[in-house]
Amino acid sequence: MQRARTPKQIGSILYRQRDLAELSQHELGNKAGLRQATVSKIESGSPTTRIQTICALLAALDLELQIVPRRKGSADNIEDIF
Amino acid sequence: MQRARTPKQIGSILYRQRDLAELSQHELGNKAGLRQATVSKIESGSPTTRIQTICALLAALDLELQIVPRRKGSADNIEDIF
DNA sequence: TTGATTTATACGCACTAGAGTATATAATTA
DNA sequence: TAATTATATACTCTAGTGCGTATAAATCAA
Repeated sequence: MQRARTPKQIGSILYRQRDLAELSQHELGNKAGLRQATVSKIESGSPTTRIQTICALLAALDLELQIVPRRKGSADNIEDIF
Repeated sequence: MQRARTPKQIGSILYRQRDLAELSQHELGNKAGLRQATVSKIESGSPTTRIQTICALLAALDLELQIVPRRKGSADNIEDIF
């Protein structure tokens, strides 16, 4: 339930949450103080995105992080299983 | 319980977890493929750290992220309350 | 069809991560 | 005390951010 281990997974969750909030990338960018282009890149999973930028997006979506023990049985990517 | 909204909070949690795992910054760095100097900077809350680097540390500590709704009543920093 | 909205992508710019390498200081232990 | 270990900090270098600005393609509405 909204767990993430990789930048790609974080991007997917942010995309889903933005969609639920019915915001465009531009609108979300405004709330977070970021360009639309930046939001786009983050949602696609750019691994070099800065943590502060992720935090800004989370705040704009009224979300926060929780750091929890890894759950066994869920691989990072389906490819990693084989 | 291990919630974070800022790079500083993330750094504190990572420090605490490393301590629990009884690893030195150097040992953790080895597991995560990072320099000891890098671990030090992240634990101190550098806001420009890359998300992939945070993910590498979390993996080395057997942790993962969860993205959850913001809990009301908890400010980002104690300073923000006053 | 024309116009508006949304998203992906691009360029130049200033800035900084993290590697590699190294050191100084502090804390721990023999 | 001397030796070891742990952490913070520094330098050069390459790579990539996010801004400002802009555009192309796709979708949708009038």
